[in-house]
Amino acid sequence: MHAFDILGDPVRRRIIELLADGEMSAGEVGAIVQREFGISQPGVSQHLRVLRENGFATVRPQGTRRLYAVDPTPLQELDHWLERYRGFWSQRLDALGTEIARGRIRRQAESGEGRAGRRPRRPAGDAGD
Amino acid sequence: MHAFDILGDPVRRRIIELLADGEMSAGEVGAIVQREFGISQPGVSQHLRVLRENGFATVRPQGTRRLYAVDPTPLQELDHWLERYRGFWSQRLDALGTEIARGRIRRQAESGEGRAGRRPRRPAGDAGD
DNA sequence: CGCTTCTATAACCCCAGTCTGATATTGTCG
DNA sequence: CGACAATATCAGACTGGGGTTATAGAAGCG
Repeated sequence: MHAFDILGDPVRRRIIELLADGEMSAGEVGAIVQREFGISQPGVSQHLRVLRENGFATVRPQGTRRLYAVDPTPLQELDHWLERYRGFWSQRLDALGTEIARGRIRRQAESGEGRAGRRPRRPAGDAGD
Repeated sequence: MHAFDILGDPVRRRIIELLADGEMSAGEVGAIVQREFGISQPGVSQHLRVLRENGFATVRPQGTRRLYAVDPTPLQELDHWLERYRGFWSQRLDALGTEIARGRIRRQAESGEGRAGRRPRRPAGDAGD
């Protein structure tokens, strides 16, 4: 399963969000998620398993509990994939800002490329994924 | 379908990557994707439809062709979702760098308190999604 | 006008992924 | 030890997303 697939599920996204605030036991996560999504305990447990097995979460046993925490590694990969597209909206925003500021706020060294859209096409054959 | 679901499919990710280099006709995209993934023309067309209908791509007819281009809006949303987690890896890298610089990578207690990603837990109930 | 090219839609099939109830596993406590 | 609590796993049912073939629709061309 690809990292984007993992985050495709709303329950898993919610779990990640919960863990973002700090460690939580499976039970605590379960209580919230079961209430919010109306799914069973095994359902939650399975989602936790997916997150575990795909590196989105780490577990630490504490007595009979399992404390889950976010592992940011795969999130970082997604962030890296998105990096390529960041120029698209920042360009647009820059352009907008320039319009508004009327010639002030000169973005230095804007890597002189053309505006959003329309860019030189690269010779095909660079997978990158 | 959630934005993350859209990117969960490798064909769609590839299409987005292709369009990142500039406008391309459905046929051009199709030729590459069909070769790389071994799927049919309608298969590609359906993926283009999904991208279209979910705001990842825009179309512009030109004669009998349809020129597709990236629309970064939903990508920006994903980027925004990830923002919340950006602190995680920058923290870790900072910490790691510091440890190394001091020349003493101290193994943190596995079961103890004070792990890297630790943050104060917020009172539950902020969906944000 | 017919013929060809380019692209999209329709109708259908199939399987990966997610749900559920039942049960196993592991740890704590009296 | 036995009961209880917390969590995971199993086995099966169900669903929808993605694939395919066949076909439709629109634009260019001789």
